[in-house]
Amino acid sequence: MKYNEYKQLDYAGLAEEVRAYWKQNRVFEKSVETREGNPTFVFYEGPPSANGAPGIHHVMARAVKDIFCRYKTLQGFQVVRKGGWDTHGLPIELQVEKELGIIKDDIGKTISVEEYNARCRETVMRFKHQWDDLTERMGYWVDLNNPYITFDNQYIESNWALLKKLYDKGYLYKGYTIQPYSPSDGTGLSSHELNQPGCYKEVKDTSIVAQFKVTRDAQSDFLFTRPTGDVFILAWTTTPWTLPSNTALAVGEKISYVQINTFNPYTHQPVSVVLAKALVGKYFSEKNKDLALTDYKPGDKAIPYEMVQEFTGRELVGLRYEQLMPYLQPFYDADKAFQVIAGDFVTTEDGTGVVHTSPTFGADDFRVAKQHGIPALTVKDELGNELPTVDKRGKFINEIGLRLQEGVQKYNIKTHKPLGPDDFYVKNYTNEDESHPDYKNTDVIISIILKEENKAFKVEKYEHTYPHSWRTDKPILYYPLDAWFIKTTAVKSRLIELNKTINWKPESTGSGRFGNWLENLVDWNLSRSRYWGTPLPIWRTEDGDEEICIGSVVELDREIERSVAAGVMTENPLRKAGGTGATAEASEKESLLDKAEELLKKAIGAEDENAQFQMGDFDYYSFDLHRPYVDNIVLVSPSGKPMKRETDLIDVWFDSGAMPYAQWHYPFENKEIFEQNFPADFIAEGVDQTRGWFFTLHALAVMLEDSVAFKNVIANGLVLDKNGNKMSKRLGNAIDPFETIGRFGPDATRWYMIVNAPPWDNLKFNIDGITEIQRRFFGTLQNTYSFFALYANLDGFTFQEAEVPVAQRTESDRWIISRLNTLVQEVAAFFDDYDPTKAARAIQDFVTDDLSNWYVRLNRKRFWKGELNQDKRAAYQTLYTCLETVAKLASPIAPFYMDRLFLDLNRVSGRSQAESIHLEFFPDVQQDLIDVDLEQRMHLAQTVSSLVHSLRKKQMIKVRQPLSRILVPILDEKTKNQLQAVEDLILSEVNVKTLEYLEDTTGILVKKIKPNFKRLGQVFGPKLKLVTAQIQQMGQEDIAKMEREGFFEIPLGEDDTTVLSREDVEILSEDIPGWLVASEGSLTVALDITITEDLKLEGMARELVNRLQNLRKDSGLDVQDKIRVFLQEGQEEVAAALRAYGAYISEEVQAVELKLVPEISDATVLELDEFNLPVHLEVAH
RNA sequence: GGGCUUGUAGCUCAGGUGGUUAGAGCGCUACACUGAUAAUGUAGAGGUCCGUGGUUCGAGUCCACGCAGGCCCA
Repeated sequence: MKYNEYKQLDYAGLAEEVRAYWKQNRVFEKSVETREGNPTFVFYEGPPSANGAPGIHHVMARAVKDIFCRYKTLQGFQVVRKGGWDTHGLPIELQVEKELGIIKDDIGKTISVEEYNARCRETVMRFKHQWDDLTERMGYWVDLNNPYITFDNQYIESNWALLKKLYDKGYLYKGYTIQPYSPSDGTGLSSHELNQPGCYKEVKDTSIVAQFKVTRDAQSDFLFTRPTGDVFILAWTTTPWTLPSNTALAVGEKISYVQINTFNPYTHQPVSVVLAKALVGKYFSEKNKDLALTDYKPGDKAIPYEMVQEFTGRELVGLRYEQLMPYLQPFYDADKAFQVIAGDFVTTEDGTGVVHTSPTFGADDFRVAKQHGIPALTVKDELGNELPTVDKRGKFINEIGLRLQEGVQKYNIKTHKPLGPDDFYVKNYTNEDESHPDYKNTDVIISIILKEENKAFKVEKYEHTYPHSWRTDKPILYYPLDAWFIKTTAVKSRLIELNKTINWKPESTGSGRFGNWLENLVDWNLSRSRYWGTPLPIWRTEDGDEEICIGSVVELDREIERSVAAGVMTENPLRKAGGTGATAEASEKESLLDKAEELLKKAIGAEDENAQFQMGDFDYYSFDLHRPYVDNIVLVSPSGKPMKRETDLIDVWFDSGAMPYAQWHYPFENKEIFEQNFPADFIAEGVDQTRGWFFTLHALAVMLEDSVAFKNVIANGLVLDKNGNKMSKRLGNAIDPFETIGRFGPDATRWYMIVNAPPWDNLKFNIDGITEIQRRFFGTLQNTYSFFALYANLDGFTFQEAEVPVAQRTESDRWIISRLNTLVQEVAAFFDDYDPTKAARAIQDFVTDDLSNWYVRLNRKRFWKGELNQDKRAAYQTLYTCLETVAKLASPIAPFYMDRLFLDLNRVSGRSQAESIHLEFFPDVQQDLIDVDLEQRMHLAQTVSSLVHSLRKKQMIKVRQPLSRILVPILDEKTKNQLQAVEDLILSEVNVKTLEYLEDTTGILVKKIKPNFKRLGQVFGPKLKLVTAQIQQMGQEDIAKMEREGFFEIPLGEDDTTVLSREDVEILSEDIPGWLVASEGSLTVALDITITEDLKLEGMARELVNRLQNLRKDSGLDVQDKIRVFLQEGQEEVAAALRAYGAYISEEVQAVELKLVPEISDATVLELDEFNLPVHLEVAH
């Protein structure tokens, strides 16, 4: 049996062949099966969405996942990899809407929800085959045959079970969140709708800088040192209608603020105001700076001011102030209201650097208020529901309207019509005639009242862009809308605590991005008002007094039965074939009628009359838990009232965060499997998932299991184009993964992506980089293999014999084996640390530098010369072991190529029973074979050789010309011993006869002395410069004295001295007078370049060998062919060389005859340096 | 605006705990070598280590403030 030899390797074709081999031999399946019973390594696949084509970045992300799963398999772990699909969500809905040319509003009107969802279901898997294809082509091993699918009824049922568990724990509640809302059409708007062209309009609104009166207490006392009048904090708003519901003021902690004494421009009363220092110029004119406060008379145009003090926002945090418009009081947490808090969104771009906060009408406001426990200003309706101060039509509630009406009367405000308490719309939603001379909108009325009451510091028109409804063109409001939340804040500290146990790669994503997110956690808003998603399983009575959270299909069935019995529903759709929208597969399935019959029998047979439907009794394909079917189900409350489902869908991130449970239809089935596969040992996704999947996995695991969901995580970066720009189809810089893999094969593509940058850095993807990897790494490795295969085949080396004991192998064999074991150790450590890049780099450096460029180069002759003796066998065995081990180490990253390499080797040797490298085991480190000294001295040999090469180069003496000796000055005994051990290697590598050591007793070495800065710096500190100068002044004699005596005294300053010890300096030899020297670090090499007559002849012999070898090759001779050689007489040099080295030449070129002849027919002319030589060469038979 | 992250040769990247002459590969130039040859060796050119301050005897490395790119969030 022969080792496969390849003329030219087609990497992409090779991968396809290996892929077919894997498929045929079920290698992936076996890689899991053969590990049955072993410890498991749990991996979770973050589900991709198949509604778009996969991109090159998916190759990157999936390569990372694949590498560690394969690595752990090699280590003997069983790694079950269940694939999955993310199938719900807005992107799919938007895509369908785009394709159908409809908008969300049309759903339920021009298209039924049923049709719409059917369309989504169909769209979502549109690119599945492309994904599957890429998965296989790139060699990502994941179980595609039994994936979890998030729209599956069983998956949804699992979600429901989890939701119910959260509900029962009190973690699921209905609250509100601030969203864009259009009173003119009575509906919320999505951010997508808000981004429609024309929605943002340029409008002029009334803006107010309001004065919030500071309450004097211990903390605020520093503001009352010398104020004139009351102390106020100035806060700016462009929505004065939100002022009655103000409950806090936000400042920036790091922003500088000032206190200024001045006069209110409307009431002319003395006031002392606080605002951001950077914005003083906006309200106070520089030219009034010098006016005296005492000179001010009410009505003066120029208002004097005086800066009292400056401080940071941090000092304001916690201050209390009086409610600006005390019309209503918060009915909970009232003691927390009306204080200054820190807000990270506060800027000094405009306004006063203080932001008026109204938790019911601003998203930021809502968030910071929540974080600081500030209450919102709301009222309770007759049912006890919390309502904001503005109703859903955009009008102030009666309580506020009455007070505004009072204000209008009290301050004699002229309006275009008499205003009742029900007339205060916050925007013009009633189409009032704005051109009426006395028309005043609510904002204006509020500003007049505030001016009168000495609460407004500045009122002006402000032009800005403001969003409007795309239907009615009326302004929208940011308004609290109902939503269901998961109370993640309840477990915040536990989330943070457990996060600290997760190994994040990179660490900063875990502690920084993710950690900060947890620190600023708000409750998880689950609600989505869409159609294609997991429905929220909560049914409620209209008054909200009674509700039920459904946790399973069985439970739903039971409740429907109750509802049917109560006459609320007429039939149970779950028990009717096709009742709730049977999917296509359903018709092919067993009819539920049969099922029902069976159940009936069961029920009759059962003793328990109340025998219930049980899990497993349902045909999950005969109904559909999606909208609209689930909305048609009306349940009945304990008190007999109908309960309708809350129409919300849940956030799709819940779907994916639930995958550890729902992928197994847990808790309904597979309890054991779930328990064995939770939590994950490892997951990997893009860093953009930090607040997505990483968070939802973590949150659900902590809330449901009080555990992490994953122990190790790689958050990988983006794949950018070669210029560092984001790839996009629009820009045309997107890379097609199929094309790339088709051209370069998956191995080089994967290797490039991994070796080039750590996964968590962004990758600048450059096709040229793959070419380079292919040439440099795969090409070199393949060359090495080819070299091995060529000679192993000639010699019939099959590695059947016993291994030559390592101790009996050559220095270079033992060296490469030592390096190999060091490599195994390093690679394992890097993989264990989830750092594939360092692993790949280590392997690559080993292959190109150590194995190919040093070991093989140095040992070529051993492979092609002579019989298959023990030395040759040792060489083959060594190289074989290196190749096989490298294949194993690299197989997680380049799975196809390495398997082929392994199989090509193993096919002949049969050393392994495994059908594939991926069924093999990761090599053990053989510590006893690692010889650090040996590695060091080989490094020394490489350095010396390099120095000699460089000297030859300078003298233009070719390597083929032998030289007589190298001289190395020896400064310490160890170096000498090290060098002696590798002497032969060096001499043959650089073609020199002897290596001599120059012990420094003669004094002919010129030495150099350098301070040991690290040591001296610690001792002398600031005086180091003096010491350095003194050391540099030391002459050859001083250095010799120091070496002799071990210390040296130097002057230090005026009349101080210090004694330097041998360790304080570094002494190296720099030059040998009269020799050609080169040095690197502390190593110096001198070369004797005298070419004697004999050396010259030997050089000539080598020249002849070289030319004849070339001729053999050019003539197309086989390596083992014997030849006869005839040379033209006439060159004395040639004749002399032949006399002296004829035997050597004959052996090298495998000549059975080599002689000079007077006449040559059929001659080829060899070109030598100084003459041409006609020769004739023929094969000897 | 906030959080995180990156910035070192034309390109891609290394540069524990500070130590004085900042490296590798590719690319470029020149030369050499040639039973691995679409390989290899040697040498050369190529650097305000993003900027500005600071700490220190000494900063690519530590600190502060910026600038530019990226991601996420507002």
